[in-house]
Amino acid sequence: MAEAAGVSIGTVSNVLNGNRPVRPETVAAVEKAMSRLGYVPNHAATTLRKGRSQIIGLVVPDIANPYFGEVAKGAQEAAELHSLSVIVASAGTTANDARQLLLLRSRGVDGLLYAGSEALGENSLAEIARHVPMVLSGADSENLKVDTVVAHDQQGGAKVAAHLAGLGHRNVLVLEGKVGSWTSARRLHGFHQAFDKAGTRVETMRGYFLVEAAREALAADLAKGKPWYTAVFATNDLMAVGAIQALSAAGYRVPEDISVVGYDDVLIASMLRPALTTVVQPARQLGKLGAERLIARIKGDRASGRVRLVLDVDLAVRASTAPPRR
Amino acid sequence: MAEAAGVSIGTVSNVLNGNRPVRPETVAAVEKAMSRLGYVPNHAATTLRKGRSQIIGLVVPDIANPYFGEVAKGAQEAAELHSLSVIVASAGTTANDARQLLLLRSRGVDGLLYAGSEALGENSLAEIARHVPMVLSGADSENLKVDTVVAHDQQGGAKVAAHLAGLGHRNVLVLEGKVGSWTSARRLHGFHQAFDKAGTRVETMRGYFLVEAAREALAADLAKGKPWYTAVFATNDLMAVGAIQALSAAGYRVPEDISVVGYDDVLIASMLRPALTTVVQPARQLGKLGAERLIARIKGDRASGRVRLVLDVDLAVRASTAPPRR
DNA sequence: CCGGCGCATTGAAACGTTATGAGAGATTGG
DNA sequence: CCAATCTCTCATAACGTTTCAATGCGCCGG
Repeated sequence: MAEAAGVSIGTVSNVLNGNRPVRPETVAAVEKAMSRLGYVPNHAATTLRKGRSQIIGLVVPDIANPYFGEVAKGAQEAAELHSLSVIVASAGTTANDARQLLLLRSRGVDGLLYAGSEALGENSLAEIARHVPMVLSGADSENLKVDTVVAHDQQGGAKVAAHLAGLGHRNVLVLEGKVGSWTSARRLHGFHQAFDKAGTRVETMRGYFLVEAAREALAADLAKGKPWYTAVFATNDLMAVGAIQALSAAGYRVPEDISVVGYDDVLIASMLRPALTTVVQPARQLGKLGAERLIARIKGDRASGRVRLVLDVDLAVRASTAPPRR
Repeated sequence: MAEAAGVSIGTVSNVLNGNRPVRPETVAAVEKAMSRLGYVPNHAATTLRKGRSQIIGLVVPDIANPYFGEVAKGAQEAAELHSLSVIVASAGTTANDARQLLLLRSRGVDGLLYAGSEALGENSLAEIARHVPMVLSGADSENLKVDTVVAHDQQGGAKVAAHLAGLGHRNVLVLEGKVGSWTSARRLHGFHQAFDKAGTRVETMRGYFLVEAAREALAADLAKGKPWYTAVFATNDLMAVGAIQALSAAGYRVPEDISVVGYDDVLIASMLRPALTTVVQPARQLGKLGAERLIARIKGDRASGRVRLVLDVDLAVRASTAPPRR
């Protein structure tokens, strides 16, 4: 290509990168040749030479899940500002997470953003983090010495508690998602801390994290007789949907008879009738801030110790909650 | 790294690629050294040398949109089978599409999968397709000489028509999405072809493609008096949601009084009460088959002419449709 | 008129891999 | 026992950039 413009390849490089001054006429000649030939620099060669690929890898459990779509979008927004590209790897299964991370590493990414499950062995993560900058987005780890961006799950639980208590509820049924998930454990911990006091009653049903299972579990419970609770708190929106369906089917009105609160604020939450009161997960922010942290590390911030960013969450109060019946 | 194993770098290459036979003991030694050092091959160097990056680029308008999340997932599934990675570029705006495509090209992708808007100028696409294999997924183009994988929109419209006609409906209100979109035009064309006959009445309201706008437009219409139609066909699910909300608010029951049909089968469709009858878009298949076509092209299928794959769509009959009131 | 200086450009080395011709032993057939 | 063959390994040239020392050239001050 260089020859087409009548200059040396080094000069072309200077035109492209501006590392050395180039005479305006020369610049013009080079640019003309470039556009004439439809030339684009070979990224692989640049990467090889510079040792940086300008690509960051993002590992998510499932890119088809809207939540992770948001995370990916946030990460991309941040990356774009620094002219980086994002390779998204959708793991599928947890076991696959490690493989995907490794694959990305061999692809020569400059850094890794991990938004996967907390269940992945910390050893594998640590091993990889030794070789390439890594940041956790949405996941969390006590032991891993890695920057982390997470939502304030406890706060979310606490806000739900405050809202329900403020409306006058004292008896709440909790539907807990995936058992063993630290995330939902933190949410519940926050809830209990803020809600439990003399004269209140809270009980938890565990293990239901999709619409159908939650619907059937609650329906079974309702079949036993008049419920003791005036509100249901589901640790994710899908379970809340199931709960509303079960309650309606059993003849209870939401929110007049029983209030329902969800968690996540997935797209559907605001479209339901009644629109769902729920905690807004800052998914896009999680991705964006995670990527920014990662980029800071890549750009050589070895100074600061482990950074742990905790994002505040908000409660979107909609139509599915109301004061309890007297 | 090679030295650590006591062999030449060429031998390491042979161990990795199996291009030449290597003595078992040598293989063992190399592998031992590799794992001891945590060595991974430098992808950039491989790409530079081989001239193939093992990466395909996917351009979508918005990765946070669940539909495109599905497309991305399908593409990844296909890519993984051939040990390719996918870089997902989320354009944001149509104007950005071309820029993203260019960016990906300079990243040295082996091929491009374009799932973007049909509105992007065909010239820019053609220009890029001249340099790197490209396939259209979900988009379509009459003039562009490029492989294409699309859903059979006409068929979808026709299936809706057949379903409603079969139930006995003869008067249908259509809510048309984004005006000027070829996609919704094809859907409507299919609908009319199959539905229109003596004694039927179909009218179209245009320009509403989100929940709120559809809800308000329909509410305004209902306020005028008893509706002349017994069914509403929305060319996407979000408008269908809005329609159901407007109908309920106005005191009409779905489906007893008025039936509603959507299009797309987004996640929410099955969670609504009543669950929405809608056309299932094979989003994941679109991504998967598009990627497969692209990979075939990359692997050197220059033989066949332009391939155009049209995927059948299905109607998911749920609870939002019923025979009209007599 | 000449030495020195600054500017624009060049040439060559290096990045880590793959492909390939050639070499070193070991094995076989005559 | 030697030549031919086979098996494995090595050394080296690319791939397309960036980097940097070196070069050429015009211009200034002395």
